[in-house]
Amino acid sequence: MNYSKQRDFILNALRMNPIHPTAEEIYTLLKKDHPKLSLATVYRNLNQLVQTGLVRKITGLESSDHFDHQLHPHYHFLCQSCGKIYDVPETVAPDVDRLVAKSLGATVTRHDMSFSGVCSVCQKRPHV
Amino acid sequence: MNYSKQRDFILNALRMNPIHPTAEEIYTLLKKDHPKLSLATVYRNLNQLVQTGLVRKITGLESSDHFDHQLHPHYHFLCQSCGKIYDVPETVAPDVDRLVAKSLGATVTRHDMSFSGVCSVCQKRPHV
DNA sequence: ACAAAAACGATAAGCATTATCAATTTTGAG
DNA sequence: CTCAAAATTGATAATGCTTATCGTTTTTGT
Repeated sequence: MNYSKQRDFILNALRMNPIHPTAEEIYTLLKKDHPKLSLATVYRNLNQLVQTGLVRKITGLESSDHFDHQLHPHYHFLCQSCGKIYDVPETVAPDVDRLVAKSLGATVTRHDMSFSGVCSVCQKRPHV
Repeated sequence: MNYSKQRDFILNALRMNPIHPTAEEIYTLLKKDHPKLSLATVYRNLNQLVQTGLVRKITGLESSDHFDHQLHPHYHFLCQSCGKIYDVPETVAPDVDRLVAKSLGATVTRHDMSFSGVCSVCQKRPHV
């Protein structure tokens, strides 16, 4: 894998932004300073970063995938009111893989979990 | 909601088949006996059945959604070797919603979880 | 400095799903 | 039973997100 300016921008954008953006959001964000950037390049590089383990892909929250530069295992919560995505500590479901393995007699290599509801901020203001 | 022959076929197909089929699979299955059936009708009716609570949609396992006639809460495990989908009891992650609610101060209305790995059957035979 | 390999931008294609719409089916009141 | 309103259908176009293609540009190592 060679160096690329664009991949640098993208990884930096992810690290600067705590919002778990989509490919499209990163594209729009970077387009300001780099008008020639292509959406395909964003997707391409995000996939490469995921493959090399520098970035995590968040699937199943919405129709679009989101991306996360935080690598330690954790889950996500989508607020249905404001659309913000919050981090959820992995400790909420300890040992799930082992329990499923035991229950099915299978080898469990992966699990995904995501939550949704109304976040604490949105709960305090009646309707948004 | 009016009665419809097609919706009946579809719900029956789901109840007869324990394989958690996709819309496409239901379509192919029913096409034999009902050659005029349209894929759009399958999608339309599955969505209606999900909305009325007679069927559950399984998202996040694969690129296509799967459908399940079992209504009680449970999770799913996808075998990466044979593609089969197994049911996982909900007891593997007790209280997650409450724990997340506590952790974030949010109201949690929904969570999804899915597993993948190699099932017990596939583990016994070297390579498939 | 330069050729091979990698990455780019622009855009077409792919895949799953939803929307559109004229024709058919279902329903319920008369 | 009849008939018009409402719902549903089949066929297909459109959508949304993502990946593939391809000629051009950038990066890399000798």
